[in-house]
Amino acid sequence: MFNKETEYAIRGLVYIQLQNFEGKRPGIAEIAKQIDAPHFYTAKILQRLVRQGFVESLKGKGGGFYFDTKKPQLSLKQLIIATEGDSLFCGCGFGLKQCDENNPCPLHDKYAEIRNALNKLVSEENVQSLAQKTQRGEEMLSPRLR
Amino acid sequence: MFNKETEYAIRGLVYIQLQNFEGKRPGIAEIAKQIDAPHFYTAKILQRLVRQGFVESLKGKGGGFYFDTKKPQLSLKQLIIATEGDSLFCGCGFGLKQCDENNPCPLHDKYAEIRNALNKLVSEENVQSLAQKTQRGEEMLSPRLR
DNA sequence: ATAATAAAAGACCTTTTTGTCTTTTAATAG
DNA sequence: CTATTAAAAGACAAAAAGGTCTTTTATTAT
Ligand code: FES
Ligand code: FES
Repeated sequence: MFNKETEYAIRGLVYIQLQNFEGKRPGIAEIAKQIDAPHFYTAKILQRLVRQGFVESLKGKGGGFYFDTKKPQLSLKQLIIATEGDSLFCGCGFGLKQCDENNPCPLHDKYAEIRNALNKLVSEENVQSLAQKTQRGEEMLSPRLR
Repeated sequence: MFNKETEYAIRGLVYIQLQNFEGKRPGIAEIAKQIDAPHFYTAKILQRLVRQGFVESLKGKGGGFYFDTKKPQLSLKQLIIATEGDSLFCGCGFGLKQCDENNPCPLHDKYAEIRNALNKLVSEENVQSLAQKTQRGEEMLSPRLR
């Protein structure tokens, strides 16, 4: 569904939030290992997210990644749009250049419903809400064991 | 949502079915033009579909592509799985290697619902049903005009 | 048989995605 | 101030997706 970059970004940020809850600022090596993502690729992705202001970082001893609690929560939708664009939320499932309900493709009626549900999901969920679910122990973060 | 190959495959097959309804067997050049897809790439994709037995072809004068009406209808799901695999229908939205409802990721509950809806859509719809919708004039096939 | 037609096969290329690694910059501890 | 730590930056590369083109094979009409 989502591309690798998006997946690593979501998992990485959720892990950062989880550690922040404990008062810690994880570094790249730790994050990459815990979310089972390529070390340097994760670094590159996180750097982009820092530049975009989605998460903060600190260099040097004791440094690492953390969320600015003064900033509003980061919805999955914002994150996904930043990493892979909004075609998932606006694009035509049949591949027409524009989805236009007044000129629908033969998939439109049923597809638009699913697209809207996806839209709702990623609009409602955010990095913090996912981290909380994981923290409560109901949900799993790491794919390492599967 | 779907990759280009899948999109071209769906649009191409729907166009073929549409022409078959009129007793015609379209050729690659015509198909590619009508569905606004790259000529030679379309050829390659259709050739693969013929080899897989999803559609038939005839070489030489008067040749072209057509469906064997004795074969069962081709669901979108079969087609999608053939072109890009089944990760859309089984994969974890969070990127875990395995989606396991007994060990769910923090997205699982809501995501699995959407995935099931998508599954239902592509299981119910097939090339013939999409062609019929287009034929009834309610839905649009070509993206050329958008 | 021959010419014309149209798909099949497969080589080749470009772009995007994914991933790796080295060097530079910034922060902190001592 | 110096050494250490850790992120930032950016070059580089592998793999996958997307796309192009030429040659071969099969069919049909004449
Ligand atoms: S026109 Fe195709 S999904 Fe809306
Ligand atoms: S475990 Fe992630 S979607 Fe099921």
